[in-house]
Amino acid sequence: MKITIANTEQHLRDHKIMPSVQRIRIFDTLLGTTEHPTVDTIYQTLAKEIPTLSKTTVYNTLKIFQEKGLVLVVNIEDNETRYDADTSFHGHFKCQSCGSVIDFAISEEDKINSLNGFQVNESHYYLKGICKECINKQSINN
Amino acid sequence: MKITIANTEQHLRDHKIMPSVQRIRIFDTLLGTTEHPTVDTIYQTLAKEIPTLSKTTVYNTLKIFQEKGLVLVVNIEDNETRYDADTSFHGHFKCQSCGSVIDFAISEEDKINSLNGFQVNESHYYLKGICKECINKQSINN
DNA sequence: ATCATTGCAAACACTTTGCATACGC
DNA sequence: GCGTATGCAAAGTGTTTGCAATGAT
Repeated sequence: MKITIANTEQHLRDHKIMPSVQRIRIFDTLLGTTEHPTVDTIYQTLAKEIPTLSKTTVYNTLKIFQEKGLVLVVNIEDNETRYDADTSFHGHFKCQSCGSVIDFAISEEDKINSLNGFQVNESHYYLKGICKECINKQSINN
Repeated sequence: MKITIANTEQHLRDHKIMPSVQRIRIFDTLLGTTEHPTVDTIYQTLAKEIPTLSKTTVYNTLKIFQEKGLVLVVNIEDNETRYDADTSFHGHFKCQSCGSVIDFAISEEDKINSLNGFQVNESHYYLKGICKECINKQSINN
């Protein structure tokens, strides 16, 4: 889902993060997409407008965002770490055909908040399968 | 949860996997533990009894098991790929203090099987927090 | 004899670290 | 001017690949 933040600079300040150009643009890139990009995707996207950008900075910045709770890590696949600026409770669906990762809504009632004496801090729901578009493509090809 | 398989050799044959010593022992190692080991943990465990064992073989074998549906990959953390011989529907809890990964039961009704036209093949539920043991330890220290 | 499995070594990809430079207040 | 952020290069880690040796039928 696409999230709206009125003022990224202020938003970063509110979370005690110095709003450098790199950090603002990295956060805005995450806000402006629904595809849960990887470090490399973010880097490739921004390298065009910030030619001096280093991948290290993208790594550092996302780590800070994560620590301050501005972004969530999406661990749906073992060989790709994706990031999501939508920190509200929702699920992720990965299409095994086209590879895209799509958000889906989960009602707050279905969220597991307690577990026999354990303290639950994060809940992640991941589904894998074939998305609607790929199902349609398959039926055309057959 | 600990799973019981009467005869690993036959079990592998049933899934069209040649039951080599390495494969049998790797599968039995997964069956004999509840800690969702990584490739390295499995390798370290078995290297004692099979000194010639190669990590490549552990990788290859787990990939085959995964493809044939004998094991599930647990992607709860971005920097560690864990494996689970229990392929039944259940959730995983990772303790952010001691690092252990613990199974928990989810009722079959809570499983998401359909999603507006998408074909769902796998459901993964991951929680993170502090386990009971670590909560107790903390209260002793304070 | 043939085909599959194993395991070493090298290659690879992703991520982190060390450190000098540049920037912001 | 001082403290932080950046970005290059190097190191580190986990995983895959190529290939020769070994093992099973």
